[in-house]
Amino acid sequence: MPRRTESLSRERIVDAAVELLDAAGEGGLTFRALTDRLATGPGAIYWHVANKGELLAAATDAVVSPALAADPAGAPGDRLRAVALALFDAIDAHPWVAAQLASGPWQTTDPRLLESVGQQVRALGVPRGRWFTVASVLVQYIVGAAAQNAANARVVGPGGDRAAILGEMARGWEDLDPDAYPFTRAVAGQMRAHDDREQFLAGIDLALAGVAALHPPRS
Amino acid sequence: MPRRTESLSRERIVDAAVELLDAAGEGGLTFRALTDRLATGPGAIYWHVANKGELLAAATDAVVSPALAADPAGAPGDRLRAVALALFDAIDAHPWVAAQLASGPWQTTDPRLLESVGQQVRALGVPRGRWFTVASVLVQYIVGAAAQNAANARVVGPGGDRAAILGEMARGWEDLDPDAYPFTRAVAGQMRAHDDREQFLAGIDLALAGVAALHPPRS
DNA sequence: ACCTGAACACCGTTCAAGT
DNA sequence: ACCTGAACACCGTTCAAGT
Repeated sequence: MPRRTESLSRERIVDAAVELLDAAGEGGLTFRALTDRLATGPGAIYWHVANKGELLAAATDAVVSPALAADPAGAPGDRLRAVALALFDAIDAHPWVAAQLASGPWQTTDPRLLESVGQQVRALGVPRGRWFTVASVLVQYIVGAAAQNAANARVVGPGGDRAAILGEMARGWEDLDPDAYPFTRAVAGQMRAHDDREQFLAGIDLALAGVAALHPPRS
Repeated sequence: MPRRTESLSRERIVDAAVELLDAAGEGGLTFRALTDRLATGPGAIYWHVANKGELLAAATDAVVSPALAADPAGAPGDRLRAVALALFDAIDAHPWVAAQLASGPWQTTDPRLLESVGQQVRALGVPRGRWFTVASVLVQYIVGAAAQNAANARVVGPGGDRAAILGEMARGWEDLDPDAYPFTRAVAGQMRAHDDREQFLAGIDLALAGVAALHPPRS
């Protein structure tokens, strides 16, 4: 059935890798699965790709690049939110990307995310001497929060009942020792009802409020 | 030489796992390496531990728990900084922990970090209805930023010349296309001189400023 | 230049057998 | 109850050989 029509290429290999990762997660990317799907031997793949690490990096880039390509318009704050949400949604659709982004250094891919975020930081009136720090903090929050959200989504699973699992977790929190975990118990109900995307945006808003407070725009 | 004196136990296995991970990173934890060091067979280890995933989780917990055990005194902001720094330093000393924390959901271990952070959020005067959101955002930043920092540290490596590698990366940024990467180029010098720990703290301060701005404490 | 496929070293895990 | 160690299925990677 999987008869080869086009000749092999790095692009076809990377596309197949993304499909395997989407279908079965990190563990789904295997040279055997890849050779099956592409109807070749492992040597053919190694001709186009140095090793599995490079293939994973290329697959990550194939998902992240389009998400960062769009350059939204609007006020700096809104553009920052749009960039962040684009990455959030890309990771949500391809949860395996999270581990790559979070545990490879974000400089690895290339500095596109830093550039996008940084341009908004500049537009927000942050003083020049603080550009790198503020932009880095925002990038780290965006990548880190999106990654941890993907991890939660993986627990629920593709066909899982989100409400049921949140409820189960909330019940676990409510059963904790009241002396050791008063806050967690008090907050279990809010966690049951929370929305991942909204909370991610709340984090961006919190950071933006911090930027405005520390660096009030002179008007 | 590695003669067994004590009998095997889950604790001894977890300790050995932490040592292997510290010595050689994620790839260093192997059942063969473990059996060598403990002078047993794999079956003995499986008697005490369900599988490799559980062992990794237990090793992570063994590192994270002590870091969260100390309950620092002081003003809410200072206590929050202390909790965050304790986790940062633990991850810095055991970089493999980062991948575990960032890509396993933080609820997995248990809600100790949320509890610590949350108690400070409450003390800061955040209104009750926003407790979960604000505390979650802070936890996600702390874990995410610490994890990405560990990834950077892994690039430098244990004996690596940090200044040299930062300089190399900065030079790469300075060579980027001026039209596509104006911000990144402008910021290369700041990145060359930056301090990971300081920048992490700057992120906490930014978040705290955001909390204060969105939820001004009534005095 | 590009591909084939057998082979290698290594991995997590199982399990009948011992004590 | 706790441990042994051979065995199994699977993995990433290599490489002589083909076209």
